[in-house]
Amino acid sequence: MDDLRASFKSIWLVNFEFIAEGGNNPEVVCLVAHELHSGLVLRLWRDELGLLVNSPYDVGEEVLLVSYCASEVVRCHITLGWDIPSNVLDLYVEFRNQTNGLPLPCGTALVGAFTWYGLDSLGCREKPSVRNLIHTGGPWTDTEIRAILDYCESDVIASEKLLPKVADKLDLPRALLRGSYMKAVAQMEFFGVPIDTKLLNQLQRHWETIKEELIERIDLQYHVYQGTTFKQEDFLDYLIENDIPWPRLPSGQLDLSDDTFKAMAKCYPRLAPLRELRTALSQMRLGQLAIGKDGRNRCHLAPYRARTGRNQPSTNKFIFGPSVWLRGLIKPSEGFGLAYIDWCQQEFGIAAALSGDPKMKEAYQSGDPYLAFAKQAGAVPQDATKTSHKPEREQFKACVLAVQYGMGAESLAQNINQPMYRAKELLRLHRETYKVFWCWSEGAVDHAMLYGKLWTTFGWAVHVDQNPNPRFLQNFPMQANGAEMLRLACIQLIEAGIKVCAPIHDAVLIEAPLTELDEIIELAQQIMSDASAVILDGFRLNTDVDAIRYPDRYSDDRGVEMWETVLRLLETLEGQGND
DNA sequence: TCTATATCACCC
DNA sequence: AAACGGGTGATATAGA
Repeated sequence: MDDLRASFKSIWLVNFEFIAEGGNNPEVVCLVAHELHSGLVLRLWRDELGLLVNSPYDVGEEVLLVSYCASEVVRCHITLGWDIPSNVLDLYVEFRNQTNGLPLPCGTALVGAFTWYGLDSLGCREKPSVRNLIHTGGPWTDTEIRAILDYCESDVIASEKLLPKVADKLDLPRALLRGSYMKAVAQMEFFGVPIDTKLLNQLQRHWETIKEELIERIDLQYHVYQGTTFKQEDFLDYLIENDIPWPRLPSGQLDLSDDTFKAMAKCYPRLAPLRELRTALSQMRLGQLAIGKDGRNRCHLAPYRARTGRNQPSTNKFIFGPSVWLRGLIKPSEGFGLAYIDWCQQEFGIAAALSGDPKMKEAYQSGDPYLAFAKQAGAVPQDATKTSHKPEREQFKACVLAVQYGMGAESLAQNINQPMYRAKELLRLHRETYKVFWCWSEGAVDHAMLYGKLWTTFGWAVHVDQNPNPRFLQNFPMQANGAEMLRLACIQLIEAGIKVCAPIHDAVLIEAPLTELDEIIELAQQIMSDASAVILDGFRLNTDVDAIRYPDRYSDDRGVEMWETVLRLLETLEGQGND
């Protein structure tokens, strides 16, 4: 803690109260900030904040800003038009990193951290009542204003108590890097993803009807739907009437998974339309997307939420959460373009680089690792191509993915619809071709088991419990370093002035004026390549780009069919004007 | 009628 | 005991 104090001219503990609803940016209500060296206290209400051109505290190189969930603080800075702090220490992120993988008795909120470090209760934080008071949106009486400021300050005081505890085990340079990512998160959350709100409104208006129409046409021959819900009981009746035997789960329930449906539809083709209907319906949710008044999708990206350090935004609120066909709603506004840029086979590349396996690296750099693997294993000729040996490539691809997740031969066999011996052979070929990788991977798992901890290049760590899932340990270096790579890229993309709409695990969505789009894509790809080289000690990963230019919309091959079906239905419904 | 659990579907 | 990594969320059914 003394080191930390000595490292900065001033250390500000900061907290805002704000109103954030739907996909809108926060409406700032008040600010409380304490300075550690001087004991200075700031309590500012929103009318006072509105008069400030910049933050009432210095945010330069010699200053540290400390907060629990700093992305929210920084997002308030951006909203107010203030400068973005140079150095950010996020106590939430550091608490997550110090305890990641351990069972937390009280969760990961401020209270949880307090309890974990054995601190006394948080004091006067009548949470629900004051929070409700804030969300009424005012106007507030003088007493209420004091209560809200007190409430806001209680978090600052709590952070002040928490700081020495967190600082105890702090790796400052890396913590500041994580803080930089929280700044990037604030900017991405502020910027958001452009949505075709006109179309979204139409879809929402007709949602129930669209579902009903889809069901009505198909269910005529089955009678297994009541309203829009599939009834197992009715389905059982149908099966009995039609003399169809059906697999059951260990629990005795009918096995209704799509896999089973697929298999059964093969033997009983008349089931196929029902299967398609079930698939379509299961994908239809768009009710809770968080869209701001300006037509942009914004939501909490939940950075460092997953054990691997990945973001974990709500799949309901985030446009990249639901089924891919709904991404057709992503549309740049006039004069703008978007680009979805992702690293090619990121986890395979990371495995190759970190393990130092020469053959794996070579396969990655060939541009088609799956086919290269098949060639290295001697399963296809050297001049084989994606088209000349499609089935082989698919199997070797499935094998690579299986290895990444620690899949066994049985599941792989099922996956590629091949006998066990084929799956076993593929897995054996992987072990034989990539010996160095396997040695490294097993070493990492052993290390985790021995020392109870695993971490990434930049120190995102996970504790290993008494009964760890070995497949998690095996996958962690790839997934967690992938997350590290994405964070670094986001920081640097934004520092280069590129508008980043959203991070998506191994990809980013960026936006630019049409006149500059190509140039900015090139710059972004360079930055992403550099980020991979930093994480992987010089090894570079390639990127793929999908550019979308106004008036086009985002389109994903996997979702085209569903998108078109729904839009056709929508057109007829709009045509009828029955609303 | 409400809640808990199991199961499933989706994303990377 | 199971054996596909990290997740969120919806829904149908069982049980209180």
